[in-house]
Amino acid sequence: MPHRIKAQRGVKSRKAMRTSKKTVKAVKNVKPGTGRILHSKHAVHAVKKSKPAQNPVVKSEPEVVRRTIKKGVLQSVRGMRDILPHDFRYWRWFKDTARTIAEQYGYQEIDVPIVEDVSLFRRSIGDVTDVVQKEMYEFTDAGGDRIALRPEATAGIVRAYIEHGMLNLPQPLKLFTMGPMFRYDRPQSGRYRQFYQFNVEVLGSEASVIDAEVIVLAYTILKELGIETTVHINSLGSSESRIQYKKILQAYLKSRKNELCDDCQERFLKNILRVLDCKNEHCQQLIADAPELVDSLDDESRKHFVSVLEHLDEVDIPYVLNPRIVRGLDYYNRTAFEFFSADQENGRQSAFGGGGRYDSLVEQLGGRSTPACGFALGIDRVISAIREQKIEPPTQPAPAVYLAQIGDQARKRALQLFERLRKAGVPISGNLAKDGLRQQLELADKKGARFAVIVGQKELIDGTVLIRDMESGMQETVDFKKIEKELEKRLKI
RNA sequence: GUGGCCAUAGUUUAAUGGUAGAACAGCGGGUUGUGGUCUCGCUAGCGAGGGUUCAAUUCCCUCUGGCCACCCCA
Repeated sequence: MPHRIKAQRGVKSRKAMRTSKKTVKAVKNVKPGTGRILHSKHAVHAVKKSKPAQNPVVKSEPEVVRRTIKKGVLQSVRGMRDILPHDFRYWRWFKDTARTIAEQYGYQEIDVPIVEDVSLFRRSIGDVTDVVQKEMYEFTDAGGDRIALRPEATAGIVRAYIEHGMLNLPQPLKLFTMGPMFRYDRPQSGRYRQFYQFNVEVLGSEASVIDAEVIVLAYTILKELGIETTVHINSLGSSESRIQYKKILQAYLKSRKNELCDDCQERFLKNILRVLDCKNEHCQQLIADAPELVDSLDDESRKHFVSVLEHLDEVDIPYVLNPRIVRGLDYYNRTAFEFFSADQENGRQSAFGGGGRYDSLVEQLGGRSTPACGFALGIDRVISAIREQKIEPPTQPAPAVYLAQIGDQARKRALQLFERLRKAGVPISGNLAKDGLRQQLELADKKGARFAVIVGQKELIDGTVLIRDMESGMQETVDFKKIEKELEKRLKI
């Protein structure tokens, strides 16, 4: 209801708006010291005459800061970084591409809070995982609640699914989201404390084709960005068969426990499956003959897994059966997969992301039993691969017209003209803060403008502007009223 | 959390136990209102703290941050 809003903003009625243009245009201004509302011309006058106000003395409290200060300037918190305008083209490209393709596949965008109750993550990710035990940003808020910055997105989405009764929507529900995640880990290349993920979740279907579909989706997005990936895939089986396998593995390794590396001794107790992807050579030797997870799969899971692979074969997605893919979060079952760069599969932080099934998570968090499947892509890692491979994002065309002005009077007119041209759809840029024409033309050139519109004292008096062709240097005087038409004519060529 | 390497202008860098040059970028000029080349000028730096020394950007220690590997994961 835009009309109503307008009417409430100090304008008596729509009729008044039409009859009294000046009133509508007038910016509300308060004359210093009076509290009276003045309209434009009067206000300018009042401001000109008024005495400079005395600045209240602001005493700043000395801040207790341990962080390095360089000439009084703080640096960003460790593991956090700025994404500068110069780099934004990569981010925009990723986000646009991911969003477009996800929507084409019928996925809907959702945003969930960055903070959630700590217990949500404890119950979903798993109480004994490193992510929860060591890497979560936790704090108590002013109301005494234990809050955590989300270390991943799935838990929040599942919470929202349950909370809003989304099981009443047509199933499966196909969702995606992107945003920052937080983990307190030691920063390293490809690893930040605030990092960005693109997440996809499908809730309410057990079908193997869904597993394949999300893999295809991730693969397609990466491919569209120019990145070739290989999918490493495995099946963890049902929760029961997984527990069963853990016991088998435990029994197998028990006698050799002392030979394992220190980390694996730890893993043996905490998460024995992790021993499978230890990089230590000796551990690998020990594991080489160990019973495999695939052999412990229950019949249903095996059937499901085979079916997923068949679907992938059907669409020619390159995959590698990798029994070492076990995933770090507790909620996964059956299909688990990770995406690796096709050329350098052994790089340390080389996984772009991964995912799998989490058929019991919804129920575990208090919802009705709902099978689900999803994945996360690390946007930071995808972008660093794009840069490493020297892939250039599509460039946005530079504004074709640059607006230059000479003198104070012209500047006032230029501000108005800028808005007029913007509204008319003319791709325009300018820098009203600059004075010299020389500098402005220099900028126009740097920005790659095809035309410069020049307004000066002379043009102001004549009611004209100059249109300069930046390539040929030809200039033409055109009527102030016909600028849009003249520019449109020239830009269409 | 463990181990290793590193830290000079906004960026990339040079040299030095006696407080620092350069390139690019930025800003401003090269006659009053005309760019792309050229030319001149200006701005700007030893991450922080402590120690050794007559003197430290340079040597030592601590902190902070970055990078790399482990761990973990995205």
